Amino acid sequence: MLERGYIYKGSYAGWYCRSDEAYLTSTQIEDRIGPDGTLVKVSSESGHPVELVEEENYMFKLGALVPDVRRWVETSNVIWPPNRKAEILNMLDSKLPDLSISRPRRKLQWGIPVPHDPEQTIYVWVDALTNYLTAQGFPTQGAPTHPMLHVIGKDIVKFHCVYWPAFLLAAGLELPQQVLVHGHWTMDGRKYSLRPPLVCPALQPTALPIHAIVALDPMSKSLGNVVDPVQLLDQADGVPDLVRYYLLKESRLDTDGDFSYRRLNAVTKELADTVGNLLSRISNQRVNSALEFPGLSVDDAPPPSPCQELITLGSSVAEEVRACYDRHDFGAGIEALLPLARRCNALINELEPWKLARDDSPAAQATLKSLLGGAFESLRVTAALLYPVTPALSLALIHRLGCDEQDLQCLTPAVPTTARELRVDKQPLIPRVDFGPPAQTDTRA
RNA sequence: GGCGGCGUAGCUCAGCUGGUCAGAGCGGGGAUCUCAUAAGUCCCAGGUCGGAGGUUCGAGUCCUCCCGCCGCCA
Repeated sequence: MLERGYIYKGSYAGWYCRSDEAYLTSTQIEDRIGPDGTLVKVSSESGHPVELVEEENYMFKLGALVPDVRRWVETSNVIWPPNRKAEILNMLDSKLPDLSISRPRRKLQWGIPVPHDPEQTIYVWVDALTNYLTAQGFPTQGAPTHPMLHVIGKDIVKFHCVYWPAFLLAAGLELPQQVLVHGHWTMDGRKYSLRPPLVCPALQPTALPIHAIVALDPMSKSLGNVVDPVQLLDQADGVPDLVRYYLLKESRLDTDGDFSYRRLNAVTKELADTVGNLLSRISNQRVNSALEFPGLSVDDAPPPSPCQELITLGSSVAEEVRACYDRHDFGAGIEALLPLARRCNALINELEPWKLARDDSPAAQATLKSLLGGAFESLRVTAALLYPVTPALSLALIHRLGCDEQDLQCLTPAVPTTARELRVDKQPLIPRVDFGPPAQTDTRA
C-alpha cells in the first residue's frame, strides 16, 4: 500500500476522547457543566470528556479509492442481502475522509509497530482485516487462490464493505467474491445486544459461532433475560444440531431474528414429528419385517408407484432447496425440504403398510417394497439436504439407514437398487425437547 | 437532520414489470388412521391488503399527502 502511494503521513488536529479511544468531529461533541462548575467539552455519545489534540498519523487515501470500491459494491450479488447494498452505497456517497491508520507509540504500546517507524503503531483496521490474508499464509505462501466469502454481522459492515476492499485495491490484491451480512437477535421483541461472542465447543468444527443474547435495557438486567447458548445445547438431549436448526430456520438475513423458547420448541418438535417419526414408522418389524432399506428392481417400481412418486417429488424439492441455499436463505430452504417427509407420511397413511405386511399377495408385497424404498430414499435425500444445517444429525440419520457419509453427497433421489440393512436404535433419532429458561426465572413478569 | 425500507388473515411473512393476488407457514377449530417419538393425515382463515385522495376500462400492485413502525448514516 505504501509502495503504491496510498499511505502518507499527515497531522491530525481535533477532538480526542481518551476513555473512548475515539477521535471525534465537532458535531460529535457538546458542552457540559462539569462538577466544579466549569464548562467542559464531552462526547455527545458517551458523555466522556474530550480534549483538543494535534498529532502525526499515517493516513490512508480512502477517498481516492471510493470510485473503485463503489464499482465493486455495485457488482451484482457482491453484497448480500440486497438491502445492505443501498446502505453501503449511501456511505460511499457521503464524503469519506482519509483514514487514520496509526497512533503515536506513546499512546498505544500494545499494537503492531509501523514498519520502519517505531514511533507509530498500526491502528486499527489495517492490521485487523489483514488477518484474513495472513491466516492463510499470505504473503510468504502467496495470495490465497480461492475466492473470499466473508460472513459478518451487520455491525461491521463499513469495515468489510468499504475499508477492506479499499485496502485490497490499494495493495493490488483480489477483492472478495461476496460479503454476506447477517443481523442480530432480539428476544421477545425487545432490544437486545450481542455480548462477547463465544464459539460453542459443542458445535465445532462445522459450527457457526453463536452469541449470548443479552438485554440492553438497564431496567431488565435480571438473569431471565439472558439466553446462554451453551445452556441451550446442554438442554438439547444430545442433539445440539436442534439449536442450529432453529437458529437457521427462524432467522432471516435482512433483519434481526427474534428468539423465543416457544418457537424453538415448536420448530424442533416439528422436525422430530415429521422426519424423526417417519424413520420410526418404517423401521419397525410390524411394517418392515426384514428391517432393511430395500433395493428395488425396475419391476418393483413401475411408473405409477409410491417410489416413483416420491422420487419425482424429491427431485423438485431438492432443486428448490438448493436454490434457497444458494441465496443463503436457510429458513426458506428448510421450509422447502419438509414437504418430502410430509408426503411420505401421507403415503404411509394412505397405503397402510402394516396391512400390506400381512398380505402375501405379490401386488401387496410389491407396493410395500416400493413404498419403503421410496420413503427411505426420501429420508436419505432429506438427510443430504439438511446436512449443511444439521451435520451431525444428518450423519446419524444416514447411518441408521445403513448408508454412509458418501450417501450425503447426492442430493437427488434415485431408485435404490441395493438393499441395506438398517441400523436400528430404540432411541428416537430426534428427541422432542422442551427447552426453557434457567430455573432462576425472571420475576418481573 | 440525510438516505432507504416497511405497514396484507391471531403471529411471521409471499405477492416480479397493474387485470385467477386475496395467498403460505405457524397458532387456533373440526375430523380421522393407529405402523410410529402423546407422533401421522385431512378439512376449516371470508382479512375494507395502515388512512385519504389521484392516474387507469381496471390497483395490495403506479403517483401525492397523512398516520404508525424499522434500518443505515450523520
